[in-house]
Amino acid sequence: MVRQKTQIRKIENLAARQVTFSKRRRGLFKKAQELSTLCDIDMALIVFSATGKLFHYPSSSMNQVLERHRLQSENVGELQQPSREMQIECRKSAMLSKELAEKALELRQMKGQDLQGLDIKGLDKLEAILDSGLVEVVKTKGERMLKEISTLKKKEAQLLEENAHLKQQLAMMDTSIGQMGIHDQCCDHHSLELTISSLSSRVPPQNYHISSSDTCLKLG
Amino acid sequence: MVRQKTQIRKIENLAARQVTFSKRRRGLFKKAQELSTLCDIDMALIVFSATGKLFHYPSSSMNQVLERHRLQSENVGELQQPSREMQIECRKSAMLSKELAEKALELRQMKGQDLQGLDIKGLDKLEAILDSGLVEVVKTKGERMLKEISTLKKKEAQLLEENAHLKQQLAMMDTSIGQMGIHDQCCDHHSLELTISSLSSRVPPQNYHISSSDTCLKLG
DNA sequence: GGGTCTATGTATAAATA
DNA sequence: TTATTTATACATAGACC
Repeated sequence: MVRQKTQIRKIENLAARQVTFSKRRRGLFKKAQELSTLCDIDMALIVFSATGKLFHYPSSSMNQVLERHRLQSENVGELQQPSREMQIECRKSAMLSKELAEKALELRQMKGQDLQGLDIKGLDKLEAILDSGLVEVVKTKGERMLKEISTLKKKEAQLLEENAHLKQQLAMMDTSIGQMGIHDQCCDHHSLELTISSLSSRVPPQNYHISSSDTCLKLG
Repeated sequence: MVRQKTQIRKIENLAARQVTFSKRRRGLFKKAQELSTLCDIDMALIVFSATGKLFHYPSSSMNQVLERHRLQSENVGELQQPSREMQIECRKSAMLSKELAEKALELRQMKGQDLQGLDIKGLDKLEAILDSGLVEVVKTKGERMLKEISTLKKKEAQLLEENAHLKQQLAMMDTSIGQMGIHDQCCDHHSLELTISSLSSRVPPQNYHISSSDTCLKLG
């Protein structure tokens, strides 16, 4: 029953803390209200309970007061409410920038630039990495080229076969036309392409695969 | 002198109002502080004086509390735009992420990984870059090593000279002691170090530079 | 504006419901 | 949680510096 002099430090007892919060919060809001009325001033009071509940007292509109505070802070130079997301985003950006800078330096060093920052040990390590990278790249390139060569050879064989086939067809055509007594200039087949194109409409089953011959033979 | 029960209405007397504002403001901030401490809660108190002066009490960071209030308001229904800065920051992050991913891939490829995405031309280009990088690194390493070797040789010469000097001093000491008729066991100098350390207290001027011999000969 | 003093009004800790 | 009670700590009006 005897009231003690209140120590201003966190009340450890949860129940007591909640009771005190409830009482003092009311008191505080009352005081705020009184100050606002008595002295005719704008103010904002925002309180969060431990359970996350929000209490606020706005003398005028809360937003107006907050906006006014924001502007004032800006003028004073303090950065304005950067918002948690903003801070997170900024930190993220900073981290990414740092990583990017590191990777960029690593890349430049692998390309033989900016080596002044490395000691002999570092250079040796870099050399080893480049060596193994180079080995891997050369190996992969070799495999890729072998594969390409084999593919191209297959295509060549296929085309040769196709070609032979077409020539055979041509010869047969020639014979038939000869038997029909027609000796036209267009059938002198001084040009293979011309002959093929003029035949294509008449012998569709045989012109398959011709379009696949556009594969180009590029070798670095 | 007799205190009246305070009427909660605007104090018309300017001076009295200002005095009351000053006093009650302090009281309010004190109460806010106490509540915050006692109940371990976040709060914000913002007060503008009639002259436009800003006072605020943030239990944690003011910005944090305001942000929390903003979020809470948002949840209630007022959604606010994500702010231009936020959008800019997000775009920045996205760009950085993209760049980082590109650089990381380039790096992995230079290390001989993730090569499946490259065609023969790309592999060839990569090989050229690795080649020139390697050349540069090896060159730089060679230069660095030559320099190191020359430095070390210089140091070696210096140390040899120093050594010779010390041996000479020793011999002289030996002679002097011999002439003084002292033939102590400690003067058999079966250990150079022992002899030097036992002499150092007697002949301080000659022990300079001994500590410089801790230079180690590390080569990558 | 700020500090001090004093009398007195007010807030609130603790107990209780 | 909130309300009431009571004793007491605290805040502050008014006066003065």
